Amino acid sequence: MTLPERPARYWLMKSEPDECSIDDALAAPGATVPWTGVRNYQARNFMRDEMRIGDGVLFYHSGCPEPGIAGIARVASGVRADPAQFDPASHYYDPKATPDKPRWLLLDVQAIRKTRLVRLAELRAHPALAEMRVLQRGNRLSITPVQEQEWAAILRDCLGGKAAGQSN
DNA sequence: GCCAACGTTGGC
DNA sequence: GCCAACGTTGGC
Repeated sequence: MTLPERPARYWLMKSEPDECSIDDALAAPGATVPWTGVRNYQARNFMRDEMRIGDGVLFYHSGCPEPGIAGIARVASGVRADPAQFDPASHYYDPKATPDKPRWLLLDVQAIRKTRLVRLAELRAHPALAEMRVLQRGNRLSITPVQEQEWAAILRDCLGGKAAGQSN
């Protein structure tokens, strides 16, 4: 018996390009990277409870001179423990986490293609994106849901309407 | 470097 | 459970 089907959902995932840029992801084996370092419960819960293999991902560069959407990707695995939480040398070490009781999870993200940089100002100026979660005041979540119509508007109006989000 | 905004921690 | 203090995020 397989998991129940559901329509694909869409997400925006922030990455600091100094740590993992869209180019880094595309250069990885299988263009796939483990999304390490999520240390926020709400974002973790999205990965654990709502994200499914095949969901579309807007690959967003943050904490850099030109923040914005830099590529398209897809969710490529379910969750597992993020090994960085157990590594005292890691920036993402969490002394309260143990292999028996991991706190933090990751999943694999597969880059599909690099896009032109769709800058934050451009996203903010688009009427169809007025309610986009990542653009809301004070938002700091590194993973946010994207509505289907927002995804469609970005692909159509910002990325030239080429098909994306499918690996075949 | 600044600062707004939010999440987490921990004393009570 | 409250809430002040502190830490982090992330754009600018």
